[in-house]
Amino acid sequence: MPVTGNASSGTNRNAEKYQRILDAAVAVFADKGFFNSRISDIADRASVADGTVYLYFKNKEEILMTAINTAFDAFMSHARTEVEKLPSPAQRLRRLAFLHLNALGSNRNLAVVFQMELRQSTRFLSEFSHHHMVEYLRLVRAAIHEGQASGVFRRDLSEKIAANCFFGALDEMVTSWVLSAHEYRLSNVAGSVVDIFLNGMQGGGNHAVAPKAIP
Amino acid sequence: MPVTGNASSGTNRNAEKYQRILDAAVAVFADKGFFNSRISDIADRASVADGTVYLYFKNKEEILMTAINTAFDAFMSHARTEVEKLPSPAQRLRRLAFLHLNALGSNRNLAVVFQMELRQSTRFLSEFSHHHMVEYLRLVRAAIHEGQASGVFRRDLSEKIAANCFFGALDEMVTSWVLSAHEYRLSNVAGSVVDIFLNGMQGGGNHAVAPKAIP
DNA sequence: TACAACTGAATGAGCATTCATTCGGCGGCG
DNA sequence: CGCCGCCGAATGAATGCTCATTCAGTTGTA
Repeated sequence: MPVTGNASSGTNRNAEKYQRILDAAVAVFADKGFFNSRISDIADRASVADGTVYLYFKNKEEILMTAINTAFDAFMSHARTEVEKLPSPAQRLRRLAFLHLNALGSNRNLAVVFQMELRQSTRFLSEFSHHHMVEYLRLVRAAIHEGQASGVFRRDLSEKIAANCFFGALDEMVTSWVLSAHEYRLSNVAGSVVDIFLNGMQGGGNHAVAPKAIP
Repeated sequence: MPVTGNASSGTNRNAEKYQRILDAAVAVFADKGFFNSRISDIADRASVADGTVYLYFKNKEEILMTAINTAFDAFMSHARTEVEKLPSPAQRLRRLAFLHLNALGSNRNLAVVFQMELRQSTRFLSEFSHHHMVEYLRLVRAAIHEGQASGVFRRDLSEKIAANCFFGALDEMVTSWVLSAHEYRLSNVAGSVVDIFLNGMQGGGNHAVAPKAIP
């Protein structure tokens, strides 16, 4: 019900134009930040008149919300499908990490909006957090829980804390990538992140190159 | 010297008032977000006239910057001193994690500003990132590097990625704490985070609460 | 002609910043 | 010692600008 996107009014206008405005908005927000973006910037970029924007969206904030929600929903339903296919908790986490980094790594503008704009106010973030982040974390936590239940993951660590670490590590990889001038494929680091999460920097001995502690 | 804080002009006015304005600003920013905060909100909260704010700070942005830089500088110099005292990389990371969570966990308003407002625009963040985050990460990376050199940490993982994971995990703990209604001592989770970072969820056989690196 | 989609100039609210004015304390002078 | 006049901090109303949003009018199509 909230934020489906299309403005209240009657007839369902041009879907292509709708998308064009949304994409333009994401690009502009990514470039200048939500509060420094003018509606006219978005309209210009979408090659549309200022007023037209209001035929498709109730207001500026709704544009941001729609962009975020749409992208997130797409990600979540994809992630859920993919994760279900996999049998082991470790594999599931590995896939989630890849999907997470791949989704954002494929669209820098969107990544900027997620990493920066989404967090510009406690209100936005806690709202988002409430509706969406929680869903994502549920997926992570489920995998962790399962792993703990079946004994492949340690049980002496809080599932919640572990899930936050997992998410936080990935999230930071995205931020770092967004801020980095250097071009690299974000999803390539997924493996390392999961590796650290599962095996730790001290390596626990079950690793090829991992050196044993000093005798 | 960027952002020392005190407005350009001559005499160094009332230090107590300066601090009062800064604290008020942090509180207001935390509450409403930078862009939604009016100077008059800050002035009101500091029990000062609107114009007075401009006797101490050049503009709104400078207030934010000063607050952030001051807090960060204090943290960094403290962290450096503390870390130097410790001999092992693992201990150093442990201490850093504690200091990080303790610093923000002791001042919710400041934490909100760091977790939210600081990231509201690529510009702010990349500026900050350049001057400060890098310094902090250098400390983390130094410890990791050292650990890898001495063989207690795996060498098959990128120092940079590992440092980002470490930071990201802590950062997410802070965000989660900020958004959480529940009251808990943030610094209490430092141990678990470091534990996961060092030993991983699969544990590598070392399940003690405080794992010793060297037998 | 009728109707929907679109346009973009006009409106007006919100707010950072300025600055003419007030006020309190201090040093010099009678 | 007490009074005067100055200085600069503090004030807060006024200014001016920046947009988000609206809406009267235009365009195009059935």
